[in-house]
Amino acid sequence: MPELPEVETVRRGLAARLTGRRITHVTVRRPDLRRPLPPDMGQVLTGREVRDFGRRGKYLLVHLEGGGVLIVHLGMSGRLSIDAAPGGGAHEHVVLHFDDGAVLRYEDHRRFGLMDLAKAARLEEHELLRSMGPEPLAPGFDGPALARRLHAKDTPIKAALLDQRVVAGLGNIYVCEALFYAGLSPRRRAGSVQGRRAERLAKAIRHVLEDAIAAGGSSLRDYVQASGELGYFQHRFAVYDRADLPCPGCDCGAGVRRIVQSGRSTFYCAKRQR
DNA sequence: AGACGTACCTGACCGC
DNA sequence: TGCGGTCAGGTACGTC
Repeated sequence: MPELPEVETVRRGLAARLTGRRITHVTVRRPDLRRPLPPDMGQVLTGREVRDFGRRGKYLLVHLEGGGVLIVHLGMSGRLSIDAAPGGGAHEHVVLHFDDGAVLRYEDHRRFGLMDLAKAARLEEHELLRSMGPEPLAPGFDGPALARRLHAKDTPIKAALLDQRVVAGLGNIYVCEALFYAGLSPRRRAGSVQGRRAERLAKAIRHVLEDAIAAGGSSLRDYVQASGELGYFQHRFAVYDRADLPCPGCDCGAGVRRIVQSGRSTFYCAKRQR
């Protein structure tokens, strides 16, 4: 599920419901996610008040009283839901209970997600975060900043944008979408995206992310209430998962093309993306 | 140093 | 109905 917009949607939902709440009990049903949960996680979290929910790329950052931070990554299939009935079955791996009765459930059937603990004062130096590229929605992210990151890169622009060291938070879907709106072929050499092309791409990245967050935001209430749904598939994609269908305003007839790059599906319009 | 393929894990879906 | 193959929103590792 989770690329930057989904994590941001989750962050907002959790912040609205759980900021200032105290964790009273932690249940770990399966500690073996992508890497083992910190053995002392339950002990560290129990009794702590949640001060704030942050995000870095696709990582959710739960800031705790006392300067501790719980880092959460949802992997491919991780979900967080509040106050939902237990529905994850064998895939509900961690449950946090709060002092007002709220229950936060983490489920992840593929177990590609992870959790770790860090200190707020040294968060940027944490191994999971220290190599990450710029936040695409932060003020400093623009054409020149992106161009510098892509400079001299020999790899296709599709692969470069999936690299979290280049830009934080993009995944397969939003890379496809951003390249479409920028009019750039996913096969283009990353290093050739400079100047006005980089400007267009930076704008397109911001546009697709903001748009998706707005769409996620519209389903935020549902998410918080019960269902755990993110409204993810309610989002209308221009090219992603639309092989052989027309892209918006497409007049080329051939429709959206699906290719495979570094083992992953890429969707694009060969006429409008160069 | 950096790029690629592959592995991790489970479920959904499709064709036979 | 059951089986095998393929695919899935992410990342890390080994290998060249």
